[in-house]
Amino acid sequence: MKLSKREQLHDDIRERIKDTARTQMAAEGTAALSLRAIAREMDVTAPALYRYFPGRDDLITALIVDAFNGLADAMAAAEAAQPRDDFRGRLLAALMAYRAWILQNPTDYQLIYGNPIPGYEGPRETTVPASQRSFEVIGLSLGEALAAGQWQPPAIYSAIPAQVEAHLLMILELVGYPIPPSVLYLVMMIWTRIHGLMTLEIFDHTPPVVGSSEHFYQFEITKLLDEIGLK
Amino acid sequence: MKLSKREQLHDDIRERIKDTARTQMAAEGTAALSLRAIAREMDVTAPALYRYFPGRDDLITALIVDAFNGLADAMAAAEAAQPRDDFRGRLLAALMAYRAWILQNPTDYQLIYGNPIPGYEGPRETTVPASQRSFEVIGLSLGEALAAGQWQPPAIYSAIPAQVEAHLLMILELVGYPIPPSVLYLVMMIWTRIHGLMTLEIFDHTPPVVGSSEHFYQFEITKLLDEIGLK
DNA sequence: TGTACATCAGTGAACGCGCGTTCACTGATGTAC
DNA sequence: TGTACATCAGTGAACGCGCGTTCACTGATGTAC
Repeated sequence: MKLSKREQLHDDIRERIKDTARTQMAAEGTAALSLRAIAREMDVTAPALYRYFPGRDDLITALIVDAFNGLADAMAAAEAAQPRDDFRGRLLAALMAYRAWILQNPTDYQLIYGNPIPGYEGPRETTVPASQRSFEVIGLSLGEALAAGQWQPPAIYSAIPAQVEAHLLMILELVGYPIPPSVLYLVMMIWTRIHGLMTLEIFDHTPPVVGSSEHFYQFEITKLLDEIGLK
Repeated sequence: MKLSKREQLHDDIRERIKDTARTQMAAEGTAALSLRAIAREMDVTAPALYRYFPGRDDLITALIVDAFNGLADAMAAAEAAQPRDDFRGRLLAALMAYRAWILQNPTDYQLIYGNPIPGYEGPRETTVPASQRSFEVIGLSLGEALAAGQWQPPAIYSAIPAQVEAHLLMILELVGYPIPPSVLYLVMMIWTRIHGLMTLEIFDHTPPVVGSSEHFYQFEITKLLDEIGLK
């Protein structure tokens, strides 16, 4: 479907507004996002922005969805660029892309995984599906490795706590992913690992101690892949 | 040193102000903290608060210092309650206390490790020392285990990346802790693990999937202690 | 190809709101004699 | 033990500021003939 000149321009300006919002959040913090400040920066009056977003909360929602998708796209693209039968390489690429994207877009990361913005209540049905895509990349490539008989979760993950296993099974049934609970468990575990590493990195808690956060991350990821038993 | 009745009362009200601030942050988010709202809640006019804090930023600083100390105290107390020669038990107790404190004080945790509050710039010389106390609990008990000949870091931690090792050594020299770089590395690694687990838990990202966050955390911590080689 | 008009991007004034902070003040209270 | 006074907690008005959002409007521009 083709956009008219006017629609095209409209979309472009929507993008410019979001970019300005991101710049502003990067400078002042996610909670300081303000329509008036964006308008000021764009040399336009504040009411003009209402041509593009119904209100402040809709702008925030758009930024959140963009952020989830940006992160997922980056991970998916990196994973897809690896040879299909190199399962360790595929997961490694995804996890490296995760770090790279966060370093390039720290504000977006704070927006989706940091403290909520006061007064903002997002529409769950819009944001939740976008948020899950990143983990599908990890879960599905592990699932393929398993299906290909190239890999198995280490024995200990067959001994996860009963309550947890039961809940994972329920979720898997609900969502319909063709993976066993042990693999979903691993996905959640991987998530907590990389999330901890990156949150402490972007808020500058670990870098002053470890010096090279890149080497720190790589070393931790390597150990993680070994631990999981990916060859 | 004894406090006069007036000084005593002054201190009590300072505490009440901080408690009200914590309640407010819990309800509206850390970034929504406001002197006027606190005053309103306390049935007092806003200027009255200036008898107790020179300004909004000083109140925030006080809350931050309290939070760091609260977390460190909780961990230290739990660790100290274990038999001195049960090194695994000591570390386990500290890590369990870490989770328990965060669940009891999620707002304080967001305040010290989450997104910074727009417009607030804290005095590093006040907050940094308080922030390090939690990790001394971990680092020093591992150090004692090592000194007692009861434990050694697994071999792989002698093979950490050269840049990281060099930096850790520099920090150790600077601060004067009697532990090798491999142990400091483990402290940082443990931190990223528990931080990732707890951040995703309090923001409700993992609980909907794993069901019982308590069992999830315990299982992960058990694996961690095994991995570190603590018996 | 030229023109008339409907569309819609952007303006400027205004609304009601909350914020941190200052200032001169009042009046209760703990303390020193 | 009783009293006089200095101290200081808290008030109320005011400051200048920024916010999101609404409304009636103007004037440029893309589109349909």
